[in-house]
Amino acid sequence: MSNSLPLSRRDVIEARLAEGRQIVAASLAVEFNVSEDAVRRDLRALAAEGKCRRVYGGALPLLTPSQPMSARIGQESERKRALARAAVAMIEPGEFLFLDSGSTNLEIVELLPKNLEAMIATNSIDIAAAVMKRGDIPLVLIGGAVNPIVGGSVDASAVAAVEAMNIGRCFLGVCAISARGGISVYEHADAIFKRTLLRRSAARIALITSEKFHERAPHRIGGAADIDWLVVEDDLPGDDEKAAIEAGFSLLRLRDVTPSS
Amino acid sequence: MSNSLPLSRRDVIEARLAEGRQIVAASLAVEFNVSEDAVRRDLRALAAEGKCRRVYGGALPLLTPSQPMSARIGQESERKRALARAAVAMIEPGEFLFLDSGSTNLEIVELLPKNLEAMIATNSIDIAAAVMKRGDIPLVLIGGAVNPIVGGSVDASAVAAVEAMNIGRCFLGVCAISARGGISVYEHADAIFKRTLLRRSAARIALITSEKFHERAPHRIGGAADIDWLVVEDDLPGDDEKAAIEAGFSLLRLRDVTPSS
DNA sequence: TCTAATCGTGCATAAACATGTAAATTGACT
DNA sequence: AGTCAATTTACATGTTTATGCACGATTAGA
Repeated sequence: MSNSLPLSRRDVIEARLAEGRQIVAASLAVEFNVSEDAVRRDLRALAAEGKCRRVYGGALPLLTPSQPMSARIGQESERKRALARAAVAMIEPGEFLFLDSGSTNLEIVELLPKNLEAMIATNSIDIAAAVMKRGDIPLVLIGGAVNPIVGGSVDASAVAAVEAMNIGRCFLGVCAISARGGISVYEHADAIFKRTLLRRSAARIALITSEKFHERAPHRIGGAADIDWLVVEDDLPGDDEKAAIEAGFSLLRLRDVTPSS
Repeated sequence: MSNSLPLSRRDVIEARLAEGRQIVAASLAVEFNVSEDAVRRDLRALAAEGKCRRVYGGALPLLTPSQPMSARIGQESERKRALARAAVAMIEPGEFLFLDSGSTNLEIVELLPKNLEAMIATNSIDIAAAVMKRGDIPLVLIGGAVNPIVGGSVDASAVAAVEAMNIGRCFLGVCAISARGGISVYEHADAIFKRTLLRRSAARIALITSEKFHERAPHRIGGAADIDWLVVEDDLPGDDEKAAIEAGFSLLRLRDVTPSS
């Protein structure tokens, strides 16, 4: 948190800009433990180099983010990032994490703190690429025949690999959820994989955007007994929330996790 | 803990840089029990050699080893793409291909014809991402603990997965080659993996940019008997070419493969 | 319009910087 | 041993850089 090389700070800002993220001057000031003036000077310098565009309160990237995934472009990414922030707050140092495939889980990777003493396993190629791009977190990749819809391997060899793991905390990727049908996905093999994943994990969490509550998917993974926390957005309708709680799910609203914003 | 050979200090700094660590001048001064001036002199020298980038307060590695791929992409890519074009010309429909990790092999993916009736296996996360992005080629991913330098898995589980394959044609990633030392790489585990890969492959090809002929790497993979074709650039010096042929390698010059250009 | 946050600029301070010089160390040769 | 050249070091010099604070100007939002 506190000290690093003064100028590496500017590189960090530049890297975030390159990812397409927007910069808030005041936030960076507390994050790097310097005055806002210093941050503003960095932003001015970066803007002079054509690396960003200055706006009131911070700066914006000027061109398209490097975007490895088409999913990131969506306006949903801000909402998914908010869910991911809540997920990161639940992680404890030294844990063995599993990040299941899914665009929301992809956001988690970039929000993980810098010197996290953890190990990450995943079956998603995009998530693996993101973890490797960070470079500071040990990574275990689940191999096998790649399912193009899932974006990773969910075949028998992948299941076998997960069977051999003792996962501390897993973040499940979910396609659809309902009080009656429980958690479900589109692919048969994916469902088998996720059931195994849940069985081998001590803590099981799913980040769920509100629209997932009205999706339908054919293959059921499990119900309230198979998952420890559902992290949901603040705008989840009261009906859905009530139904989920009555079905036995443990809901965690965003505002409960991140009181300050 | 004070003194050692004076110049070993510079090697230590260089090693840390190579690991991607950042250097703080003041910290090193107390650690080595010398004045900051001495450390600064080292950093200046290393920066002059292109080993690091100087910043206020210390120095930063210029290319983080965690993303050698994304950094190498684009640079020299024209030469690598020419090699990759030759590689694509050697592929026959219906083959089971293995693309070993390496930036040159990454270029192959984008040059593959559209309706190629083939299956690709790889242990490289970047190559897997590229194949998945295409979306038209079945992909098998080799899992395991990810080696950040290699950019993929080369551990025991990866070796075991390759042992179970009958590969039709494999494109080997090579770090260094010489007539006497044969083919060699920087990582021990990588060498073991590549030896297994060669053993399980019917046709074995390596694409080699000319500068690889003057690199040195500690771990030997094999010699002329272990590889079927070395695809080399046209600008390969006559001495290197002659030495390689005398050592028994089968060389394929670019101009022999792609007469029209 | 008014208010509060943000911005730009100037200035003082402290840290880090490059440069030069002399002392200390090393290694080789007589 | 003794000497010499080359290297490396620490210290002193002046310069550059980054930072925080104070001030007034500008902006966004009510």
